Amino acid sequence: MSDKVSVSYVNFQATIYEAMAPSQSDVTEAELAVLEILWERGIATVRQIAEAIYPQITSSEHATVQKLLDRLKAKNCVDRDRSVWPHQFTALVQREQLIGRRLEGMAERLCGGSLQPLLTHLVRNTKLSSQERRSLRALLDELDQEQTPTRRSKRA
Amino acid sequence: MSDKVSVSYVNFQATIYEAMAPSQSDVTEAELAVLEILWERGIATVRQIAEAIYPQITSSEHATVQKLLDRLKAKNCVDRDRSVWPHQFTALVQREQLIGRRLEGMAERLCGGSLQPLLTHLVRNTKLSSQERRSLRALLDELDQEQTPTRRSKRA
DNA sequence: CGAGTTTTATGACAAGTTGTCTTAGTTGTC
DNA sequence: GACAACTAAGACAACTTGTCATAAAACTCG
Repeated sequence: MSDKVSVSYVNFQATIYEAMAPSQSDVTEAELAVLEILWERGIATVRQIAEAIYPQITSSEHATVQKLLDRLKAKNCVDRDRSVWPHQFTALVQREQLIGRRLEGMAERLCGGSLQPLLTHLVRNTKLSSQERRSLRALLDELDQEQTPTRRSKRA
Repeated sequence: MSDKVSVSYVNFQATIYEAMAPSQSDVTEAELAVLEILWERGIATVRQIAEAIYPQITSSEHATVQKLLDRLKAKNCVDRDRSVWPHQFTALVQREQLIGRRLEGMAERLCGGSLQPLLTHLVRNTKLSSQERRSLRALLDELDQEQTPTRRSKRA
């Protein structure tokens, strides 16, 4: 039984675009679910997190959460307090930061690195109520203040 | 040689979060590279795209682009004109739409579906020049006009 | 027409990712 | 010291993704 051919595959994956960053450093779905719990509770044990996620925890699910926390740790997204028992976990990355990272990643791939287009898109396509537009303008005013600290005689 | 155990794995993948949409409907990196070319040129053949992407095209690379186009077609992101030969491809999805989709996906997972937080984040954390703030305000004014068409006696 | 080239169609594959699970070792409690 | 809970580490199925091989189809041109 002679086999057909012996293919030798070389040069796999990713020559079509630049060498791309250290692979996948972003938080996955399941990991995010874990992070959500930590954001909610501030601090929690493996068990507490598992209980919050699964209807009922078997040892498997417990281990799953453990593994997810391991990976989050490796990504520097959580901290683990080994001085207590069972270990306590806290989030090292906040939702805001995650949002920021993803927006930047998106800008990187889709807008040549500039966040401006995303902003414009959102203002254009999010149906803003006049209320929301107002508060946005307020925010812009705030920024004006900050960047132009004292506009000479700063009178109220 | 008796093997250790015969594990029977059940219930794989994704019980930690809701059943998630039809898998991965988003455009991948290499696919994006192809789309970029189509955005640039408007219309192109497989060969033209391959030439634009790779320094020199072997039959493999040609086939790769072909495959990417197939997948893009399956995702309804490109159209293929079979009436000419070789077939011509055009983008069915524009960069803007892709941006929109991703922003929505992001809002879905990170902000309970609301785009508002993304917008706020961008306004807060993107260092906007006063120039940019100005044009943003202008954009908001525009939206005001649109949504409040005639404000009763519209006097200049 | 028919040889030769280009194009299309399709299937396969290596690597990597991701959520899950098993197993064994460790630590704590009663 | 036994029993339970916890930790550590590895393995695995299913899937994704960029790449490649191959054969069939379409076209070109002498």
